[in-house]
Amino acid sequence: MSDPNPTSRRERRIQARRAQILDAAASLFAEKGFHRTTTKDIARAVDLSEGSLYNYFESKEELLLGIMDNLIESQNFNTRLEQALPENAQDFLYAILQERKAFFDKHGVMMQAVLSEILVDPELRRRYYRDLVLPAFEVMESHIQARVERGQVRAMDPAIVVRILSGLFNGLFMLNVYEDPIVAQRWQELSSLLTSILFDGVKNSFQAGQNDSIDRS
Amino acid sequence: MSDPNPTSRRERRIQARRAQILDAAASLFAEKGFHRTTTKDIARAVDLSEGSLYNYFESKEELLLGIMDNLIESQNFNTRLEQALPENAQDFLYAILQERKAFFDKHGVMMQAVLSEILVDPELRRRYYRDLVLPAFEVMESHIQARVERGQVRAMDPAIVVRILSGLFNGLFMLNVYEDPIVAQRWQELSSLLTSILFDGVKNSFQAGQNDSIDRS
Amino acid sequence: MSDPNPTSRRERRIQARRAQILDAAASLFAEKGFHRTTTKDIARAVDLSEGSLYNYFESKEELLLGIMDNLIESQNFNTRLEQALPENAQDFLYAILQERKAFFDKHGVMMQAVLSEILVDPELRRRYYRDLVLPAFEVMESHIQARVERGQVRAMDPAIVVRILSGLFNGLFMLNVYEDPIVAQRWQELSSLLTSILFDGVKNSFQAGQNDSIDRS
Amino acid sequence: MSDPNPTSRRERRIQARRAQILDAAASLFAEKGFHRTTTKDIARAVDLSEGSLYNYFESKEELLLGIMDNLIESQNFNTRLEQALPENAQDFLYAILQERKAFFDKHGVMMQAVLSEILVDPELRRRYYRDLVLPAFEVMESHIQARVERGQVRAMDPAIVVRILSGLFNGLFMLNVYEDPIVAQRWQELSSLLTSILFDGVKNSFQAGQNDSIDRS
DNA sequence: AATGAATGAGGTTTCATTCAT
DNA sequence: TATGAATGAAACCTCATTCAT
Repeated sequence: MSDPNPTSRRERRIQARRAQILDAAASLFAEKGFHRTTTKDIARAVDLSEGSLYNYFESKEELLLGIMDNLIESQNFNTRLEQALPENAQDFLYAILQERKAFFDKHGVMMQAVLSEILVDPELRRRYYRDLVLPAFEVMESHIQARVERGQVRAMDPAIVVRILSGLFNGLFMLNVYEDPIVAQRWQELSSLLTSILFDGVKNSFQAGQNDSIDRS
Repeated sequence: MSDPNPTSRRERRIQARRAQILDAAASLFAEKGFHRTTTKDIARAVDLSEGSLYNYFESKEELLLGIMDNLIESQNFNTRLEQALPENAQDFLYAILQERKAFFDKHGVMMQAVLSEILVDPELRRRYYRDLVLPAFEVMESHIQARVERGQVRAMDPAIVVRILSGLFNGLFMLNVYEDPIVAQRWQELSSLLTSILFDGVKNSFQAGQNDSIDRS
Repeated sequence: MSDPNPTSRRERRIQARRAQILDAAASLFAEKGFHRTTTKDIARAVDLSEGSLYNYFESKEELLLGIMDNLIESQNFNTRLEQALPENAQDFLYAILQERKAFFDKHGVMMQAVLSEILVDPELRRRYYRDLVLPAFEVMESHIQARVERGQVRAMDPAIVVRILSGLFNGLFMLNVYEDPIVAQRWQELSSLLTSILFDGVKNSFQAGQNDSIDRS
Repeated sequence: MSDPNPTSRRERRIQARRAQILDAAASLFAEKGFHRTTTKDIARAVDLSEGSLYNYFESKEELLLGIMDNLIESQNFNTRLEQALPENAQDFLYAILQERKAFFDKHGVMMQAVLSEILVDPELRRRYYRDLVLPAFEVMESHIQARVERGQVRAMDPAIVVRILSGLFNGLFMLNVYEDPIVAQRWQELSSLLTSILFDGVKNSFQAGQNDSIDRS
């Protein structure tokens, strides 16, 4: 009775510990950076001995990879969620922006921890790009392509649009990290204006005489 | 006699060495990260002994600060240059995008080195935000404000527009770091499309029935 | 009823496990050395958990002692066997050499494991010398003494002869460990020549004029 | 004046330190074994900080290799010396045995340190066999071959004789390590008897009736 | 200014052993 | 008896920094 399925229970306990360790590590990495965080710090944070950490992870490096895997999974999860967003393109973008902000708030710590190393570790970067960035691009591209085909937005190269949007999200995340007050406190306004700009442009419709632009077509 | 202004000559030689060390350090930091780069690495790269480095910098940390100062200066320099860009708003944006790409290519190494630490060092981050990000925002804001006032673009909160643009630039830099082929090879197309989107929007002008959007104004 | 002699059966099972563990440990120690072999390695080799090992041995060190005890016992066993060897002295030596090679092949792994530590652990070394080397010397000495008395070999200090023979056996074991091809593949030739040299010497009987040797008698 | 050849003086100081460290390491390795000797032990023995050791050696492992190299060099040196030994074969052997004992007394510590690991480290073993054992065999073989050709000893396969002699030396070293009193205190007697046995055999010349030996020729 | 050996604090990792289950 | 997670001591090694030359 006290032991209905011991293996799976044990397995579950182990997975829980792993998750707990990864969370603690991500927080510390985000706070102080991967290199300034010692295995002792992590051990203390999860109330384990340093040696015991190595029953769960083979190396400190693997903690970072584990965090990255979590990030990839969270991202995939969110991608699936997005299927349920509004059909109307403008509403969709607005919703995505809300979702992004929520994602930052929930997983920003992991992103900080990982991005910091991504910037200076070519191997890790390739992996991140291949396993997280590119897959997201593909989903986004076909989504945009579909909207183009349905005439919801004008004809544009989806590959490029995706880079623009992804760039936006990434960059806004950085501002979020800086704790820029506008990004932190006026996200909804920002979302509205951004949505409006992307759909309608910034052109002042009441003014003529913008025709002196150099033709780059 | 052979030495009309010894102090200044000596001073100049020292400054040149400092610059050389900072460049080497930035490259190494970008390649392997601040923490994985040893003072020995840096010494070797500039053909100095480890000990001699400390005649030019008080600590390794100070190298990072020095790189950041260089970055701030480069950015101020570029900001001044931008005064000379086209009056036409659309052309201006396009030109800025070209300039950004050039900036990445020239100073990307320093940005990588610094951003990586920015992400995980609150003190450094505050400093970066205060000395580089915010000043740039202010210049941009007044610029945008001016364009709004002249009716070149429609009325928008310049503070928010600035975040959007800055986000874009930052995010595109990240994609540049990932060596995303589209960002790397089709920057001009990207610039054109982005300019066009920001000015005219993505709305498909030939289609009606996009009016079912939720009103968020 | 189904258990006529429970203690002894259990006892036997335990002894079997102990033996199995010692064998596995000896193999691993010989392969990688005592210190490079972990208790986990041993546990895996005998399909037990690390903790369970300690139901059979109090410490890793004790495994080494156990192996040494096995070695001592094997050696005693072989010493007893040797009683049955040919009476003819030359044949006896030849037979001993064959037996030695067989011993190396069977127990070489244990010898390697133990000798490696013997060389650098004074305590262990004393024990090995006292419990294995010296007893063997004593048996050999009286054996040689007997042959001398029976006039089968010329008068020599048996104590010294024993060192010479023992040295030979030990040293040939080392060459065996090195996998020297001659020792590995031409043992019988080696035995024959060695027997012949020890009995008849290397002196070239057909040549005179070797009498200029310094007299050391 | 105080600096006639700085580089070479520095170089010499470094080499002296390296040698000093190797000596200390060899002693400790022989006393307690490679693995039980810590880098801290070695540092203490040479009055250096642990970190400074690594200015002279890249790893602890390299210390062992360094000791082995010293051993190889000493052996080569001794091999060259042996050219000067007596022409008379019996005297030659006797002299070699004296030299061997001196070698044990001088380099025994290094041999213990190295042999212990040799026994349980296949890679190291191969290297030792290739760089020290085999070269010595070759010199010995041609030496013996020459004596055979000059008729100083009877016709024998030099390769096998070399194994026998080398085995003897190796094995006597082991007994030396055991501090066997006979080997330690009566080496000259042992040398004499051994020389006599090898040249004249142990056969009791005054006795007939040893012809019942099995023929193995 | 330049050197580079010396330092020592501290980092990651290993591993024999224990003990609650 | 069997298990294997937990431990903690200690090992090897790195590296920013100092300082005598």
